[in-house]
Amino acid sequence: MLKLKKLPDGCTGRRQRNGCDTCGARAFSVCLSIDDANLSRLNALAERIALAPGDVLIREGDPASHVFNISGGSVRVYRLLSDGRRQITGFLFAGDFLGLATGDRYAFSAEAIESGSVCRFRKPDYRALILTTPALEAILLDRAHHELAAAQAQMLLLGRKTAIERVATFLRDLPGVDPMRPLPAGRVHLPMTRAEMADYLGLTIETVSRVLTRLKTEGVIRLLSLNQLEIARPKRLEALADGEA
Amino acid sequence: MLKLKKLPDGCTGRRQRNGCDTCGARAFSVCLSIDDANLSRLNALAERIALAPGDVLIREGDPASHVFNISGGSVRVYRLLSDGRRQITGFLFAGDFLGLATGDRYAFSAEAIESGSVCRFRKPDYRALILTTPALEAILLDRAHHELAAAQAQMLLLGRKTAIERVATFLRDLPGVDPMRPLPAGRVHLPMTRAEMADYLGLTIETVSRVLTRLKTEGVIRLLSLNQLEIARPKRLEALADGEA
DNA sequence: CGCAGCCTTGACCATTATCAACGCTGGTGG
DNA sequence: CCACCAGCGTTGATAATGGTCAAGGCTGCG
Repeated sequence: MLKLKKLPDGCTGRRQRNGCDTCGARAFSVCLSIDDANLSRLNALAERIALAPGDVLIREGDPASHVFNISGGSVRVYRLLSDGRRQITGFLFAGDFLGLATGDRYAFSAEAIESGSVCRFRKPDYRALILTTPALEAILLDRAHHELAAAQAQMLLLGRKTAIERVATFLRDLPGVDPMRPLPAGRVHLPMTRAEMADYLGLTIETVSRVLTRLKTEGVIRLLSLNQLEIARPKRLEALADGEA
Repeated sequence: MLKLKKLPDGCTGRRQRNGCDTCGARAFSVCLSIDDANLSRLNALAERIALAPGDVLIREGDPASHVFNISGGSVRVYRLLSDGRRQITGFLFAGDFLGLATGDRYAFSAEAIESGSVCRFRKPDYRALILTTPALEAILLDRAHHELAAAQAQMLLLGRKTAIERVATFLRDLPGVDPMRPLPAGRVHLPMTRAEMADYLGLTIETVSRVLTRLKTEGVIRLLSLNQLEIARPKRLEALADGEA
């Protein structure tokens, strides 16, 4: 089943706090109704694929043959330099699209972090569909613009924020990005490893680890386990994220 | 007159090498023909505005009342932290759009670098237009995806490249971004100051200056004036940009 | 129980930022 | 016409943030 999240105005793409009604998540970001006929036509073309951790969805440089929509789980999207340095450009969750750009080669790689599943469409099917479904195109345009805003926010982080500010921003923005995993307020789930956080934030593993320890020591967060933490002082975290401390 | 550049497949947005036929620039990135009726309807709604250096087009947080299309000159787009740290997220040139994101507030600021001009549309006019012009929507979606790819490349630069690699990448990608300013091959025009280069590359003015001096000393570039330089060893620049040296 | 993989912590180092001085250049006014 | 000034750029000395290298600890799985 294809899922479409409608982004609230002023939100920065995959950063929205809430999920999708029919995805089993919470209010305010509701499934957008393209009409049922089109939706079922769309789903008829979809190939459902289960994902195990580490599964490759897209490899940079491969022919751009498919478009994906994440149904569940989490995915890392990244670019590499020739010597292996990696920049993770985003984490994707249920409802997110992947591989929409034109161009005959993918410009990035994408791999599953957790087990989950995706809908896959062949590019020609996708193109045909979009030509006959202006509503879908409008949704995608809207989403693309929100992703662009999120990308700009990430550039600000990478270009101008300190290590603490980066980690604080990350922890502040992470709650609620996964509509499939509703958590109690202040609770954050980290499906990714420290290495992935580091490659997303433009830091090293060691720096991420040190900053988390420091945030814990200062009572801003509580580490419940490696992949689960609690925000003890949200105001303080917010201030740190915006460089106001 | 509104200008629309068609992006070549596989190109990363505003990085394309060539301009627009009717913009007075070179081949391969040609003006896309949405039909004449729509184009003139579009132009009828446009307000033409002349720009002087430093003129503010958009201020972060202001109501998002307009959409812009650059006719000529260059524009810097940036985000600020509360203490004044600035990240320039992009430079825009003739043909580029500005302010397309939905949301009732702008999430970034934009100012003219050089004198030039823009077409300005009121948001409701733009929305109405797009509803009745699927071709335009398709173009914008395509452009948005290319900008997204460019944004990912910039994240790789900001998160993982060294100072030299950043400057080399910048100099490699800059030729040809301005369709209104065709230059001899290997010649690069820098409309922006060192401070703007620094804020785009996530560096300081001093580091940019030092790196340029070093590239000059090593014979990779020649500085013709503060705003004009020549790439003496393009292969070497390319290698530096991709971190292969 | 033991091992592998991930995480944390510590000591040290390097890249780049910061602070400061000086130089160039273009515009203005004496 | 020349001198001065403001703004921008360069260069140098020093400092600090975050990276690198290394050792040890935890945890979950076989």
